[in-house]
Amino acid sequence: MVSLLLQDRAPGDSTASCDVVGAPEVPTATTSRTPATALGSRCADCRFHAACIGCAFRTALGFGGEPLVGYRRHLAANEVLFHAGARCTLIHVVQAGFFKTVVLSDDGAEQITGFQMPGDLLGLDGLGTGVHAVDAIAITEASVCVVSRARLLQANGESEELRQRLLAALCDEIRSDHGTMLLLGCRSAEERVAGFLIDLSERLAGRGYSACDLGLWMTREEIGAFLGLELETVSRALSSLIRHGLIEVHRRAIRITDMRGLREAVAGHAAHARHQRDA
Amino acid sequence: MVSLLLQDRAPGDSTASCDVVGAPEVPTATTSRTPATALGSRCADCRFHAACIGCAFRTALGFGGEPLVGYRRHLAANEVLFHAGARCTLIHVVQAGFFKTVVLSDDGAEQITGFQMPGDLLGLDGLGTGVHAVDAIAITEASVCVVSRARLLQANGESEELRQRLLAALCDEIRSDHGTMLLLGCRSAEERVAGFLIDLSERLAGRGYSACDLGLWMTREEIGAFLGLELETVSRALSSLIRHGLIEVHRRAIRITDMRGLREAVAGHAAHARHQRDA
DNA sequence: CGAGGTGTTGAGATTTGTCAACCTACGTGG
DNA sequence: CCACGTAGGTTGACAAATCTCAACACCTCG
Repeated sequence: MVSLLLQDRAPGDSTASCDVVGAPEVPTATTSRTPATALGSRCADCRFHAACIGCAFRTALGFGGEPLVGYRRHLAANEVLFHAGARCTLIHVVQAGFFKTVVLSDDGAEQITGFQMPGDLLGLDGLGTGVHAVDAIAITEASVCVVSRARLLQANGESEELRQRLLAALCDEIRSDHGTMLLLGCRSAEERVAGFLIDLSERLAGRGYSACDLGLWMTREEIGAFLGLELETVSRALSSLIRHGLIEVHRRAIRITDMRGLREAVAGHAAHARHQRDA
Repeated sequence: MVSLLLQDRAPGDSTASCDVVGAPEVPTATTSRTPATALGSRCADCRFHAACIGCAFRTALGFGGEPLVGYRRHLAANEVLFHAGARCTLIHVVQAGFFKTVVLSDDGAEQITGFQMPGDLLGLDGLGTGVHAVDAIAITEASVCVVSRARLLQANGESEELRQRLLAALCDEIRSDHGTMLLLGCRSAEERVAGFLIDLSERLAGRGYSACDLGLWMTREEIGAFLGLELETVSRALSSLIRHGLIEVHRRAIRITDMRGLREAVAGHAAHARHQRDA
């Protein structure tokens, strides 16, 4: 599963560590960078080329062929991309691997606000103020394409298409958050887990992956921190979905065997009752 | 309380019903409009003039002195401003009164995603796609300043300052949603209600109202629909906060008598324990 | 004065959290 | 190569929080 998602990474990438402009935000021994000049052909090969807000504008803008993306950064699992409160000078596009974004309260409570997969933007919430509002942490080995915030803002003034895309990305984030709030506020534990799987499935399908065979790159604890549940409750909910014949689970791999049933499990008894009534 | 918040409304406004350009989205008998020409001096008098994304740009932009705001619309309590799924052609700035935004799921579950007060923007989530993602409903008598979406997008291309403001507004929305997710995912009922009151207090204070004397313009049921609680639980939580001497409640009016204690009530025992340890 | 909307409180049912035991997979070091 | 430790996952039993249902109080409005 992981190798599938990392397929865009050329072998040996993680050993190429020639730094380019821009100080690393969180320098670590495991971090490495690929310079922009080497990215030229790579960007064109990237499966997200057309969708990528950083790559697609290299010709559209008056940057003399320079892409918005400055360089590509590789991260080990559990490595921090940026911390909440840190200055936001860079915007990232996930190129491979998975991330989580986390808000931490004063008293140590920890809420995961989202999981990001290849093609997703990271750090948009810091675009306005220039200060990050969340921690972003790689939950698998991962790589991101790095865009300077200042450059993105400049380009935002120059390209109508980029403005539309940026606006769309921000609105998507808001919509997605509203969907999560619906899960958190209105759903039982089992419904939340079912909804989480459906959402994951749809997002993966939208990126060309299988809609039924999902890897779960996050632990039960992380799923719980996203859904407002304890890890034991997540585990029980998954077991219940298995018993109902909706999914199969093998450690971190999940297969959705009854998509329709799983969708009904999200809406819960209300939808089930209505379905029976309408039939 | 309500009269305080409606103080910007000149007497008789709700009877002035001279329509201007742009078909009403949801025409009702109680809706009335004030034409842009009559708004000129009114906008300058508005207490949110400097902050208003629609008013402040009348001179900055090359619109020949025309303000972005087209007209002002008045709504009765419980009147719908726009529905989810409807085309988003207008963006609104709350000028007086209070609103709620609601996401509805297929099966009838209803999650309030936010309460909007004077100075807040409404409908930003539809800016990208041109389709509203939430219902917006006035919870008191209210008035909004109306900006054409197309015009706002056009101005977004022309004014660097507007771009910054719009970006800031969108990022604020995302941050605020993340804060709500933290409440929903990590807090007990009493902590959620305390956090809700603190947030309300801060937002009101930021707009020049009292931080301690709040009107609650929403019902217990609406507070519950926002916090993921039943109305009885909200009522019990409020009673508990009263018993602890943190607030006083008189129907819809709330006075915060111990702001520090209320803040500690949000973080819960963890913060309390830490506070004792540090002391 | 009555009706209906709103808010409070109580009692019992249900869901979820908490604590504990146990299991498996995996990596490490002898 | 195997023993061991550790992290992650599952399940059970009980405790705690919240929901549900019900009764009642209060206020507004006609």
